[in-house]
Amino acid sequence: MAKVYPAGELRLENVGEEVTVNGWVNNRRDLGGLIFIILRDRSGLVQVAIDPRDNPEAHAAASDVRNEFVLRITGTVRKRPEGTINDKLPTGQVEIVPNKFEVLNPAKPLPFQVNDNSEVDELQRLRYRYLDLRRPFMQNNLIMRHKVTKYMRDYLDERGFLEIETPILIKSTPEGARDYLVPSRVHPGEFYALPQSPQQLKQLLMVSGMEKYFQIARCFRDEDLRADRQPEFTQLDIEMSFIQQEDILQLIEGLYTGMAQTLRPDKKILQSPFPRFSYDESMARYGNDKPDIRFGMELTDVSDLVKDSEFKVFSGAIAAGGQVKGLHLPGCGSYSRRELDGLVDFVKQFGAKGLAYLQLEGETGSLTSKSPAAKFFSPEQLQAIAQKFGPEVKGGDLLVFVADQPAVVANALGRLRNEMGKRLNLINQNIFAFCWVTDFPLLEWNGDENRWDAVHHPFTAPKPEDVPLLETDPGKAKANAYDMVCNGYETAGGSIRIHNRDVQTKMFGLMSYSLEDTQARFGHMLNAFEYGAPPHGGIAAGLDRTIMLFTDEENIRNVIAFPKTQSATDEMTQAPSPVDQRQLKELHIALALPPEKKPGQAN
RNA sequence: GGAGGUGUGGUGUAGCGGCCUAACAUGCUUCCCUGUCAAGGAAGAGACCGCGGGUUCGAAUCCCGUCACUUCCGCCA
Repeated sequence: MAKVYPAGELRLENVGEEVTVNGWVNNRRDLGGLIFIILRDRSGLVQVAIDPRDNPEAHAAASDVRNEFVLRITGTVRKRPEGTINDKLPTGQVEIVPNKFEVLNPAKPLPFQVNDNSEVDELQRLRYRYLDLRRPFMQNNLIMRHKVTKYMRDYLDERGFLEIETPILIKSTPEGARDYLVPSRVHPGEFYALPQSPQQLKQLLMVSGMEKYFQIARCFRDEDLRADRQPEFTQLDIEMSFIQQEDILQLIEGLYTGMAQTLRPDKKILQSPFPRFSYDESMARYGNDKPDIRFGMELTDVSDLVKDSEFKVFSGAIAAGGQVKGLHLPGCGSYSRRELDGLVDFVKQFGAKGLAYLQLEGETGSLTSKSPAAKFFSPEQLQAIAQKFGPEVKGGDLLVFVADQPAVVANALGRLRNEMGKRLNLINQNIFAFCWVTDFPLLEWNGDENRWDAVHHPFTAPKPEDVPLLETDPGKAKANAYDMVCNGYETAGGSIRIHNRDVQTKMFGLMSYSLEDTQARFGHMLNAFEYGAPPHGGIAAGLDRTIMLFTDEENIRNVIAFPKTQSATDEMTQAPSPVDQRQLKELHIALALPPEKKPGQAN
């Protein structure tokens, strides 16, 4: 019996061997006499040459074969004749001459072609996902996904971690995202929730003495989708006992450095060890807490230069407790009115009231501007402002400013910075720019509810030195929380947890949870923490986003085998779908549908 | 909940008030062809232009509504 080979692995050294290959017809070239079939399996492509003089039966069978038929070919590997070598294929020096040609299954013409990488309508791809996944780039993405999770498991196993599964049906403890709910048949009127993450369970495993836990965990959040967000997604979830923040950072940094070097050796890691920014520094320099440090163009604060300016937009904002910051856009001084308006509209959608700009002309040191805002500044003031952005500012450049409260300024300019980085081609696509953002605020004031909300989650520990601030100025307290960022994506986030009952009680108090409330929602956690909870902390890394980075994809659907559409439907199986009255009755559920929409009336 | 983009043979696009009885590529069907490799050549089938309404002498094309996909805002501890 001939050895079964992956089609894409046949080479010159196999010449003369009798082999069997299984796969799909990628394409077929019928020269009248000779027929060439390019057979595709997961490993790649190989050519089968069928000559009617060698094997009339095989030739007859091959004549009826069409694209995507499933074949099993047993034959001899032959070196291709001189001048017929195909450099584009790894197997291009050889071909298979079949002794046995079996059609395992025919195939109808496909709704779209899978043997090239041309764009296909997203709906078609999702409806026929099993065909979309035949395309080599999608197969490569899933192969990369496997390699990443394999690397993670090996890395953590070597360091003494245990992979432990946690339940998918858990208790709903609403806070943060909306839960997916599952009705209980046995307990009428009661519901399970699908986990938004295994957060509480992994902390309880620390109380159990597992010490080092990890899980490649599915998480569920019933929120609207984005290019990098699906309602169900996967996290590498990690928790450790008896450790400091530094231990977690080292662990994850080692993991991602190793993965990058092993799985994408062609990509350079921008800086190692990964640079670290405090939350405040990241907000000040990049305008967000997930800075893309593949390019500069940092936010520049000109508040002190313009606080007494005649330009009321600037001086007024500062007088109201705000600030004025700007970006230096090299070469954009020649933007048309239309393009400038485009920038203004861009920042407006992020809460800025407007965007002031200075189109610079002349020589460095004596720059001038004819822009409307320029008339409020003396030539000296204009120089000072320009210089604040650095010595490289020159005629032909554009300076843009947002004047507002710091949060608005940061958001508007942070978004604009990312947009302009892309537009001006400042981003090197061949690097991984990892960094850490640390020292997040612990709490943020919720004006609507008149209480404090946890920025990370309610079990996040304050920095020890900031515990007294919980009494005096909770908004100033920093958390032992940290995010790892890569190329502007938040790739992982975690914290050291509270294991002290008093601090936890204080936190719940600030968040205005009543005693009953706390007990009902987190009683199991508080009880557990009374039986000897070790100091612990952890992190969760977004697996899907990690794969996106490792495959250069900009869409999460391309790294998930069976993703959902933006309206959270599965086009392949048509989920969600109405269910039988019987099922509903068994679950003690009566529908109260909005009048206009009935289930099952898509299209 | 809101804003933008897209919707034309199986697939990807062009056409953006009359030349459209809708074009091109690819795929599909039939035929020719023994060294192709995105094989080539010949012939052919296939879309009432997402759906509904309106404007107009005339609509794939303009307007309104609606549905779907998509990107973004809100939302996502």
